[in-house]
Amino acid sequence: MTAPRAPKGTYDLLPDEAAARDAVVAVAARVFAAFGYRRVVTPEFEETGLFARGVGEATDIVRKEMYTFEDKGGRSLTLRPEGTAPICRAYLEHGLHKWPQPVKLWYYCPMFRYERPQAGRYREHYQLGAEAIGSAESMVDAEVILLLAQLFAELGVGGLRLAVNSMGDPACRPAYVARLREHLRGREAELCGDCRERLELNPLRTFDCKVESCRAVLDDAPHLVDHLCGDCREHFDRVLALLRRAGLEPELDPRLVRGLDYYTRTTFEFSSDRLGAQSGVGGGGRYDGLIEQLGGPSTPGVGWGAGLERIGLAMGETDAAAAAPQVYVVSFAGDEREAAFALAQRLRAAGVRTELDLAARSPKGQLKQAGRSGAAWAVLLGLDDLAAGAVRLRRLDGGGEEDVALEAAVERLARLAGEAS
RNA sequence: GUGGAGGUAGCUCAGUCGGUAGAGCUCCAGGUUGUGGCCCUGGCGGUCGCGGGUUCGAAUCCCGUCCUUCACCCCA
Repeated sequence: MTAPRAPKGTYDLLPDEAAARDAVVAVAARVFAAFGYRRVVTPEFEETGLFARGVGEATDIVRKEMYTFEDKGGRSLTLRPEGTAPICRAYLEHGLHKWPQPVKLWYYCPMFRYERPQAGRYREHYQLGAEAIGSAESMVDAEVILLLAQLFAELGVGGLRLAVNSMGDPACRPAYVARLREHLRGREAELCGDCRERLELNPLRTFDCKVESCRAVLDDAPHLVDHLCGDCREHFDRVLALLRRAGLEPELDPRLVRGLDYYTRTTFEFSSDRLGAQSGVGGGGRYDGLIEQLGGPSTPGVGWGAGLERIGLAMGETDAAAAAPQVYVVSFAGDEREAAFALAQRLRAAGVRTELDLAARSPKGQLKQAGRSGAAWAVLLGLDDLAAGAVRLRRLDGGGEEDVALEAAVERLARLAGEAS
């Protein structure tokens, strides 16, 4: 079997599926606009160092999931594995700190991660995302979360729950991490091998572990939310209050430690019970240290990403009906085919959705296609009983015919099609 | 990287105890010396994922391999 296939973890969207995708993105564009977010487009690949520095050397993404390659000039480049670092890079590169803050942006683009595919997980997947950069106000955290909630509501994404947590900031996290590490060291014998590594690299990640014995240790572990500094505590409480006031019911989840190193303070994740094991449909958080980490001035930011494939799964399949042609041009005589072709072009130029046979079908075959295409009208050329220079318009949905001069057909059909729509 | 399940026509699948491959849908044509969706008939379409082994004979049994899929890790 040498026939080429789509690479592992990638997929094609055939027209019906692409139309469904377009419909989702169109809803998103409208919701983003309502919240004052404007779309940005960044490159599909970046310098590898952007992700290594921005996302964190210790993360799975950087350690084992990046599509990294060297170009012919010897540069190390990486296909974008996540959306936030590139946008922060663009914010810095173009001096967006001079715009009114916060700068509110959204994106829709593919992400690339080398992982084993499974339900709702791909090596190339599409994300919709929002970033609000330049304000540390708790209201911004609440706004981006409410934006995502409204998007899900308008799309009909169901079975949702919202988990939130706070990761603290440089004032309180180091002390907490030390405390956690101490707790884990005390019971290291009960931890799995992975967690013993995490203990050294990043103890917070042990909260992700599902191994029974580790969970027992972590159930007794101190939680970061209980050890936040005053500023972080106040920020978190305000975010929660704003969300509740807006009608959301955020569930505190001390275990919600997302796998990207740049998060500070608020983290959140929407999950849906309509998905498989990969139940997260959208999530994000605040990243007040990221831009500084990239070499810029200290600049706060908050945002999220949401997977289009998972949104599709959680919405249920919605079949987007193709826009049927309004007119189908049929030629009954072989020497009328060019006239039919010309007529179709004139109809299209007049804004009428028009199809005609491009496969040399018999007249019967053409009518069959016309019927199946969903067109409301067929234009018949080349019938023996037609007057010279005339064509016949036939209603396909109820019957009924009228003959008109070829020259008048475009105007007549444009009018009929306009009435029908 | 690890584990489970599965690869037969473009799609969805059947194929008995090993005997040399079928159905439905789609597509095309005819039924209707030129008027459609339904219906009827016919046609197109398969190295049974690939390689090796057992056998007189393999889609079927064995081994390997690739791919798909679900799950772990982690994320969208």
